[in-house]
Amino acid sequence: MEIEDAPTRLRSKPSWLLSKVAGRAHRLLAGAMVAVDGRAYHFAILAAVDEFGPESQARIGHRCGIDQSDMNAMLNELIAQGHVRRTPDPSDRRRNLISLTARGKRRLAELEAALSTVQDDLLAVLPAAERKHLATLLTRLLG
Amino acid sequence: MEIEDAPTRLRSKPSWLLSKVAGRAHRLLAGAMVAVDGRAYHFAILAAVDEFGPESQARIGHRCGIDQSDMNAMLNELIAQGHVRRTPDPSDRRRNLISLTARGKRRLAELEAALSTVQDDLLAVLPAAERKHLATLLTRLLG
DNA sequence: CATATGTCAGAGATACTGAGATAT
DNA sequence: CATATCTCAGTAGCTCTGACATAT
Repeated sequence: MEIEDAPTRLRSKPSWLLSKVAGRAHRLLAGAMVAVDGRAYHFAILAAVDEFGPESQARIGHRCGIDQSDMNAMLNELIAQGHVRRTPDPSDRRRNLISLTARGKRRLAELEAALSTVQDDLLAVLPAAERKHLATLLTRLLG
Repeated sequence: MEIEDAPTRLRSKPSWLLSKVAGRAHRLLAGAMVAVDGRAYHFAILAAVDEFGPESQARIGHRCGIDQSDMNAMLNELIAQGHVRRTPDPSDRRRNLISLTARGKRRLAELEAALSTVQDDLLAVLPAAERKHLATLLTRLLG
């Protein structure tokens, strides 16, 4: 798909530009994650647990924008890989506390390296100042 | 999901920001399209046929970034609704020429109105100059 | 023979819905 | 009783793959 061949009315819709750029990001991401047998969701969860310490599944899901149903499945995978632990919260027995293992800490670094390469590939055509501006604009749209 | 609650490492990844903003755009878009019983793909196809005149399915698909397999399904819908016609191309009998009906022209205007509202909702927090800059940055990433 | 087009069936990953069990 | 958490099963829309027939 060459963008200059697209109809003007389509090219001028930010929602269309966003979905196409996000699609490219997704393909780069998927390729990088397959290469390390991981998932973008794994990185998000590990990053949250590393930064904020043990929290409930629901809290981590809210932080990362991951549905509770999917959180459960992702955690099953991360636990099977020995990257996090699931332990009952003594202060509220509805909850599980998710905590990072030493192995999970190393896994986080590994996934982050792969993710950083993806960002560079995705933004290759933009100088640093423009990359920052793009991040600022997108962040404001999420605020 | 409150972005300020997300882990720093996640918040700082443009690919993550893109997927979240694109997700919001997608939800707004899906809602708007359901309201008029349409699809984003329908708009793309109608816009292409309106701007460039009758072309083959493959050509329209390349223009809009729509897979041929999906093009076929979308055209079946648009034809059932009387918005486009599918006629054999006399100069190359592998091809179908897709052309817009009078009804399709009106449908295009209807879908465009719905889409324009979505853009405004999506970008509400940004002043006009920033919206333009965002579109420029995204377009360069697709170039 | 190699390539392009259109058609069809189906896979795969993502996001979401609904229901049930348990606990607050 | 109302709400929150976790788990599980299943749905929906989108993207893509593979196969086939037909035409260039």
